[in-house]
Amino acid sequence: MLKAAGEIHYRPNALPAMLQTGRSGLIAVVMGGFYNPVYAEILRCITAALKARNLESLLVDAESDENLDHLVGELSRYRIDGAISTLAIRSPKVASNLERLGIPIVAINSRRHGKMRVVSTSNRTTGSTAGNALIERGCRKLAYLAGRDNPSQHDRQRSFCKAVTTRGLAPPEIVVAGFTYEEGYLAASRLFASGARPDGIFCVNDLVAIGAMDAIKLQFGLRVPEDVQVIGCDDIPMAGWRRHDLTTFAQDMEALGVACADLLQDEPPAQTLTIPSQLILRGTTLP
Amino acid sequence: MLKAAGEIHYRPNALPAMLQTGRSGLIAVVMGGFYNPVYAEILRCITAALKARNLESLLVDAESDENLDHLVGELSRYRIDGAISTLAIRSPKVASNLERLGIPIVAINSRRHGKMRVVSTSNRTTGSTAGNALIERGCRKLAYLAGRDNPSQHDRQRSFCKAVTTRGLAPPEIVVAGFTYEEGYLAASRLFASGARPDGIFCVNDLVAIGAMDAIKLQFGLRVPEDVQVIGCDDIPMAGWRRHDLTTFAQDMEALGVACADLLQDEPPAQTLTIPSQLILRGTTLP
DNA sequence: TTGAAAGCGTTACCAC
DNA sequence: GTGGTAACGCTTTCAA
Repeated sequence: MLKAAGEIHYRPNALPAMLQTGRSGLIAVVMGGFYNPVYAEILRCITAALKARNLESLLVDAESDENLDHLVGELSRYRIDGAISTLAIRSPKVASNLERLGIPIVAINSRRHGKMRVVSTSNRTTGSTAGNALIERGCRKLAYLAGRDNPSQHDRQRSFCKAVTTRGLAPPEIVVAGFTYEEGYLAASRLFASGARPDGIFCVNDLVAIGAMDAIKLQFGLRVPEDVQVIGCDDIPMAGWRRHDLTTFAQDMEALGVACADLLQDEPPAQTLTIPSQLILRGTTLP
Repeated sequence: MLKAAGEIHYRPNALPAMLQTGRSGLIAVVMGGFYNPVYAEILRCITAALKARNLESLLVDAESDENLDHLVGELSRYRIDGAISTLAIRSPKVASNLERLGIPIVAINSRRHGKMRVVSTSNRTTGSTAGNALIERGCRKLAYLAGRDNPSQHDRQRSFCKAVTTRGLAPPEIVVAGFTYEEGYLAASRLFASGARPDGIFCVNDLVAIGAMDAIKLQFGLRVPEDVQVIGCDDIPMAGWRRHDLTTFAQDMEALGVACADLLQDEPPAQTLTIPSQLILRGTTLP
């Protein structure tokens, strides 16, 4: 009988159960930055971790965290059991509106607000590791190509700068780039056109790093890593492409997905989980 | 009153309505190939087109179309109103199981099965345009780096070969690569290591093309486009990176997303929509 | 035009 | 245990 039902593709209707129990098994997954391959991987891993728990992903595309409360609020008509945001929540107002929905909220690389849970990549360690790695390889004039308005990029920047000054070097030159290839290219153009000659650059992510390297090599004729060493962050597939061969930081995205799902279902004890990052040495730094 | 409700983030419960009407407003969106940035863009556009129609995307990650019927069948307990697959449906059995769910199914670049609706990128035009573009630029010995088991790649291959032989040249050398950078690299390695010296290569997608170029330049020391001209397909952001500067075919993904949504809601008249592709000339082909 | 009641398909409870 | 019934919160219908 049930076997026959399986054959005929009959599935019991989940709606009455949802109505009755108030639990839907639906999770809103907020995707920011479709432009960055690292987010595709994050999305894949979150979806996989949710599916492993029998939860389904309701995809939300958000340009910024600004109206996240509205976007997720709309979905509350489906009685979603929670939300996971790949976008950091910056606005306390958005955070409190989300909290008012009465469902668990997990945000990646966000500052904590109220009861919000946070999964964070180890940004401070990453920044200082990058600084030390460049200094150990002989860099003396450092630069940082920064993102915009993002707490996790800010943590990386601060710890990078601190590692550099702690070792007695001048503070890194900071150039605000953004998060895209094009912005990385333009930022490096500005940096080198200004007459600065850093010998080591840490970039907010791989896209910016690759953009910066294209400017450095193609526009200024400098060699990487002989003249300038470059480190990125994320270890997107393109970082491993032979043409780029970018030294960068990898995170275990599957662990990140699982951490998000864990945090969504767990009770208060741990409200923050940190995913370690690992320096992947490639050809844009000296051996 | 309603205003106050808005402030307090109350949303009417959609479940009873779903229960009553049998319509949920939920669409299963099947994502294959998270590895390829073109799919991220497709996913974004599909989600946007659905949202514009007040439909929500239930994300399904599928490695292949093999068990698509099961994955989507599971979701039928949510009484989804339809499904859109970025994965081509190859198996007639899977197709008929999906059809049995009684909801509209749209597949991208798939062969038609039963009542399934299909959105297709203009693969045949793309193949012949690529062939003609290479020949017009002086190529005489052509090659095609192929994908695997995919109807749309097969269409491109056939029309490319036909365009080449029609103009009196020898049939292109076919090398089965796959769909990734690494497979493109290895395929080009095999091709040139075998002693073949094509002067024009059309690749199943941009990832394969970029991988192939890395092998061509770094492993064999050949120049692109002087020694070998290369054309890819998809116009992913990396194709526009200065280091790659890849000539390729662009599709209007927003139109593709809208076409999927249209086909999902429309009645029989048109069961196939085609999205035109446009040749983007860059530096891997001669002027 | 407005209001009341039936019904959607499960879960969950409470008698038996 | 087991079986019957209320309840979930809307839409829809039918009556007033």
